[in-house]
Amino acid sequence: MNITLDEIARRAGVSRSTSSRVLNHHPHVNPAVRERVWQAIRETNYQPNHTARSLAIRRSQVIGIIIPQPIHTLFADPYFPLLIEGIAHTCNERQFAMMLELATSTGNHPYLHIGRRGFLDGAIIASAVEDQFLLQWLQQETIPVVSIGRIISHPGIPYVDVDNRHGARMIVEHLIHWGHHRIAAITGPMNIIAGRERYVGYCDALTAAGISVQPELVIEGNFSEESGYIAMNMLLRLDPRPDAVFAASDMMALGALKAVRASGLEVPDDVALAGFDDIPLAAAMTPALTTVRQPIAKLGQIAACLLLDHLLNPPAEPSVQRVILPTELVIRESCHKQP
Amino acid sequence: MNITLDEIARRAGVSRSTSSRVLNHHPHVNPAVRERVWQAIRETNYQPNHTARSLAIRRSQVIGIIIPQPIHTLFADPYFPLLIEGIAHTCNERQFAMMLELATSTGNHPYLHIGRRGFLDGAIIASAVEDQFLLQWLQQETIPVVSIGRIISHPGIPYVDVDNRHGARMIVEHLIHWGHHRIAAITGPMNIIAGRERYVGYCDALTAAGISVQPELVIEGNFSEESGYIAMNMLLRLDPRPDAVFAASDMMALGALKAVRASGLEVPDDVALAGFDDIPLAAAMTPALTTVRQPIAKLGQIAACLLLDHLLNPPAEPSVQRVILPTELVIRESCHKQP
DNA sequence: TCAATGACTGAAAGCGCTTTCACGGTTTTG
DNA sequence: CAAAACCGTGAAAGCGCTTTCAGTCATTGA
Repeated sequence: MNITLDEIARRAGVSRSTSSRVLNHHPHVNPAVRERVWQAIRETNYQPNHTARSLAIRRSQVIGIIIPQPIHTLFADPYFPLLIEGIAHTCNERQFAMMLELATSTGNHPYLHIGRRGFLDGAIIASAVEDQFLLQWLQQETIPVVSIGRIISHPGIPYVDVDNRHGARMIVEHLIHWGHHRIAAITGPMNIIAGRERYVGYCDALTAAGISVQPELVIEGNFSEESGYIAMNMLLRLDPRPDAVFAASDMMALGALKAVRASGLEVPDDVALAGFDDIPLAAAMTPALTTVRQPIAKLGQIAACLLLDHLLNPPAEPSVQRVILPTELVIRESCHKQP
Repeated sequence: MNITLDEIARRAGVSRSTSSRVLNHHPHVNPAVRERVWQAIRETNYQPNHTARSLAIRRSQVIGIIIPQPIHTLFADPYFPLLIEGIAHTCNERQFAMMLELATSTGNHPYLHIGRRGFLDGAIIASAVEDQFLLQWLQQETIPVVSIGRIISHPGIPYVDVDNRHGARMIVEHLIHWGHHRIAAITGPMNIIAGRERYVGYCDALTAAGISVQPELVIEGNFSEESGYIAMNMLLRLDPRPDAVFAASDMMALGALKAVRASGLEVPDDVALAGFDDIPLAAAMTPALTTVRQPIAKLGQIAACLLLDHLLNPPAEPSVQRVILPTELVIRESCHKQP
């Protein structure tokens, strides 16, 4: 049916071994022979069977991208497209392919596939939360793995992450710079590391400015718009009211903005508002949201580099690579009165 | 190194054939033997080698998702996450895995991978535009393919699409219903089918209402915010001004909104504004955008069903499946003065 | 001039699985 | 009670490729 290497060999009048050598650019093949084989390959439009090759060389040239939670629902932004674009960039360069392992709402979880040996050479985990399945799988899996974001419980896993802490600190300092004192925080979930780190950055900034962190000004959200709305309502009931709010995600900032409006106040005149993530929506809001941008595509790109480097030449002595990427303050209109 | 089926067979004291039969739930295996084999499998935590299996059965149980253009950049919305979630839903159900084939800005294009025979059982194309590579690849590829959105030049390819035309018609009728007469359109690119269809739906609505389509009220954009801004500025210069604008994408509607604001006018008081897509931003805008929602996840889900059905039992006589999914009008605040 | 080296090639042994075939032993059927 | 059907099993032949090994020539060095 499909044309095989044997057929190529037959047509070129050589053995299969030689054809294989030509295909893989081995040296020590007679140029004339080489040309005959290429000729046959072109004539027949032959494509090597990747599966057979994988079996023989015991590598698949495929890595997995594991997205355990349906977080695409959580972040209503192009986080994953960008991340994957970054990973793809590196993969394309090195002739690797990407397998997508996605948990869906059916409860089916992706580690099932991964287990099938020989399928994946390595994997990138893009999980925000350390759920039970993830940990369990990490425990027993044998392929190299790198994670987007640190996995607390497994310090041995290489990761690349964004400097959430410093990003949060920067934006809160920006708030302080504009004269705000009573600065509240709507944090992310504390079981997500990004949530915790951004909170810590908030504390850093306050402490550095000699402002004490007041528990009643800190409310835990879950990154969603709704949780931002609810948290902001609680904050508005405080007396005195906070004069600025740092929301640990742009979606929560949006919810907060709506709550402010609903109570007849305005941003930034009555309360300043800062977000985190720089989703497209942030620029589109009125007022445009001051926020922190993360280099998402770069995150993916570097994670893939780490993984592929490891696969292509496994290090002699084991060493855990860690990369922290800087974040960037994006100043728009929501933190201070316009001149 | 890794444990193989032979090892299982040895441990269970049977032949490899029998172990294979147990693994694949064949009937006609002595229950006692069956149990011994499972026992060995559990003990050793054996995982069959997927590559070897694929080679033997000549199927990989993997489908490709082909995203030729870097359109994730174009649509700043969670279109692909949702689409892929839908596809994943179906794939998980039927034990298939998804390979992601993404073109990146490097110019590397994804069809390279696909060609490697035996790698993919089938593919879903999620391409908005019919570029040269796509067509060329379709020409020579032999695996079953289904497309998200119709491919004009290849009527033989099964597809699932959203009823762009009817969606556009509905929303323009909504505009008419609220008393608007001079209704402009900012269309998508005419070389993209969704762009054309939405334009046709706009014409349908006008014609049905006895309003003639006026060329100066129709401006071609490219779905981006910027193009919406530019188009709206042109529209505002018209005399008399249109009293309503249908933008063929929410991003263009956003651009249009900014243009309206910039010229000191307001939506919907001075001009009504309607979008298309219902990206998260649409609900977050002020005023919240009236738009058309497409069942994106469902789109992916059904595309995958079509493909997998075809793979699992190939139809005797060839027939091209076509599915058109309905769109939904989402009425918010941008088309009429609030009561 | 002869041994040693090196270039080129094919046979054959895998990679880890599935599946056909054949065979002995049990049941069923006419 | 013989023939037919069926069950349960292992040997062996693939699936389409890579790679080792050994062998043939043609070169080179001493």
